[in-house]
Amino acid sequence: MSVPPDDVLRRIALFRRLPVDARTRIAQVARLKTYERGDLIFTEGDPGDVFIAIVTGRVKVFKSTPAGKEIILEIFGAGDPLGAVAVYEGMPFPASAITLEATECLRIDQPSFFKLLEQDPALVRGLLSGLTLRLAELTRRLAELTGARVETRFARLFLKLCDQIGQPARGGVFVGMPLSRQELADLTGTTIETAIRIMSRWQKEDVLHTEKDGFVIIDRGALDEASAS
Amino acid sequence: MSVPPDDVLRRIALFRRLPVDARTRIAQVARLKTYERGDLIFTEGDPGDVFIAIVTGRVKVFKSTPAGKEIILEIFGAGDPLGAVAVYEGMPFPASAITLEATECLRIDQPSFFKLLEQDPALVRGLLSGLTLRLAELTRRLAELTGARVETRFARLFLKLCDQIGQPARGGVFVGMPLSRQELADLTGTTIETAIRIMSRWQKEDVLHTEKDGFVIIDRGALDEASAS
DNA sequence: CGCGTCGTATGACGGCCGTCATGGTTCGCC
DNA sequence: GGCGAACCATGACGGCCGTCATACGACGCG
Repeated sequence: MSVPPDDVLRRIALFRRLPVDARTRIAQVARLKTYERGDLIFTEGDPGDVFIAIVTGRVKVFKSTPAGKEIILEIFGAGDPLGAVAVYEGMPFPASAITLEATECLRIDQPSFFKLLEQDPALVRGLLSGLTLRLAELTRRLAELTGARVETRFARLFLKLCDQIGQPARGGVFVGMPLSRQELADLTGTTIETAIRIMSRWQKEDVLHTEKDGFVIIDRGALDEASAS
Repeated sequence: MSVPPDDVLRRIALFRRLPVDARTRIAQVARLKTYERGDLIFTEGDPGDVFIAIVTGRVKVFKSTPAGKEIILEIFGAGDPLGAVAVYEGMPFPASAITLEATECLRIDQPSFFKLLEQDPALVRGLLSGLTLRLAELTRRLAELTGARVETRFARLFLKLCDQIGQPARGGVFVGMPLSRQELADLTGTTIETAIRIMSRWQKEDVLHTEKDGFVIIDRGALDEASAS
């Protein structure tokens, strides 16, 4: 744990637009913490008594289903807030968070966070719109997950990744997000075998190639078609 | 449309704890609107430029899947806020809302709502915790919907209803919420035929009886068992 | 090298459930 | 009563996909 300099705070989307003196107040109560790949940041049911934001790295937020499987709710990256959902009302976290790679997080304990909120209405507005966006996103995922074939869900997942972080390279569009077959399955709410089957077929049909550091989408048209049906 | 008296405002959970003068400020900008059963209150994609709360009646919030089916996100009753998700950032509504019965709603347009928020920090806190709760609920539903058998989802749905609004009567626990087979299907993300099949079987096996004004849960143990597997 | 672990891959089998088709019942309305 | 519109009900069929079993390559480790 260490005290964050101002340029680190400016990397958090929520804090970026605040005036400088507000960020210095934040710096006084925030602490940096580093995690290795695979570290648990918090677990479903933990008391939500801390606000967390990602400075560098990638974090997977997931929830266990009653049947014991796990489903990935979202994958967050640098600048995203993490504990905003629960820090209010001291609610327990509704899901767990685990790092996908070495990650640096900024942490503010609940009392300090509340004080900051009182001092800065812009922070509250930022939180509100963040929650709103996340709610809309979850709503969308809920509608997508139900009643569609697994292949359709896979196509939509990759189309979303393609549009969000894809960049032209290697004879197609490169998505620099390495995900295991298991993680793909958890993102789409299916089993690892089905995930492997679909990815193998797409590999053969030159729709999508798996590489060490991500995926290359070669035939976007095929994905568009699969996402429609 | 008419101006709401104070006792109506007190029926909205968000406003109940506010001081009287805050509610009189609200009364000056709020308007009452009545709907018949089956009226659309807003539609997915509409500009979210209004805050709505339910005074009396019941409202179904649903979203259409890409395949054209619809899935029910939640059923709201008296006291619940409706447009809170979207009124921030003027985002379009992520879902649609339709009345299940004759319903009375309170409406506040966006500029007035923002003014109220500025004047009353307690309102902002209330909104934040409301959003947080809804987010947790959606997260839970997402985990429940994926990878579980339909019968399991049905069991969990009725157990939830039973605990929330059930009351001992008619030889079991009575849930006073009439829902069509189609609506049950939309709540669990399945088709109307499967919904009918499950309900028919439970009717025969004396697990659950459908009545004109709701359901009577007779064998709760059977539901517990079905919800586990 | 031998071994265990992890991720990937492939096949067989079976059941849940989505789809289609048909028909009954209730209710409002002319 | 006649009619149409919802809603509820039931059966047949088929395919997706979850489950189980097996196998293979990569990698770390003693």
